[in-house]
Amino acid sequence: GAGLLYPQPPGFTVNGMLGAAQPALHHHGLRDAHDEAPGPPAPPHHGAEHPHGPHPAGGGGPGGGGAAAAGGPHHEAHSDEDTPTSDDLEQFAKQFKQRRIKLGFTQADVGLALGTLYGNVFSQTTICRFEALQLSFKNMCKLKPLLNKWLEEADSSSGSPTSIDKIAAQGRKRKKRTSIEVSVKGALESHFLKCPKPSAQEITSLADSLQLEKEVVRVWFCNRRQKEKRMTPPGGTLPGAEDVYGPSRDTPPHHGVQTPVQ
DNA sequence: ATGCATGAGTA
DNA sequence: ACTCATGCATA
Repeated sequence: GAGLLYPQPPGFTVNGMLGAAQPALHHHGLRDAHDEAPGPPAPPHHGAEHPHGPHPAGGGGPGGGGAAAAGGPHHEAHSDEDTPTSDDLEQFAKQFKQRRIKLGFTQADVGLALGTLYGNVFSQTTICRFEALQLSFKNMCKLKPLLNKWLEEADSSSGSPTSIDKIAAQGRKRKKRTSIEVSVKGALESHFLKCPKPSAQEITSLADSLQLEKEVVRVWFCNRRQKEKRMTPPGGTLPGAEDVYGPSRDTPPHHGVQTPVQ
């Protein structure tokens, strides 16, 4: 193979803080905008501890954490210090997206801005998933304060210079995305329902019958499991079909189902 | 917006 | 090898 580095974006366009196009939207203080009530009627928080050790942030989840509800008559939807509830996350994500669009920023812009604010760059994908609550509870909690900070910045900052910083490309070539046929996907899903965690040999066997690479099948299962752990599961959790993972695993951190899409 | 993929951390 | 956070490439 020719030393082919992987495709670098021909030119990432940074449409954002270019011309200071601020609609001058000043909402100093806090707003009382609660114009809508989401479909999910208070998801049941069930405490769940992971068997493989104490988790500092997301381990407890809203159920175990639920620290917010165990206090007084205080409202806790504005603090980024303690662990937010899944409802807080949902509302924040909604408001975040609303404001972001209002200010005229794209998801990619935000990801880039986070890099200038904290040194951690995020992609459009991650911002998108955050807004759609397609990340794990723990991940959402980690990103919330960052995005919250960005909101403040976007609000106060009128013409602050933004320096884009790009990480150097690695010398590793990325594998081309495999396109799995629809019928094959159905077969994989079918197997997933029976055995979400197949053994190496099972994967090999399955890969052989589906005429796919073993690695592709292995990764497919990994990604499938991750999907189930998101705040917004693909199809909805069926009663009794939760602790299919692990031999003596407690109830996984399922934080209730969400509204499908905006 | 989403699917397949990579890599760090962990058991 | 798995989980978990994250993203390139693509639909």
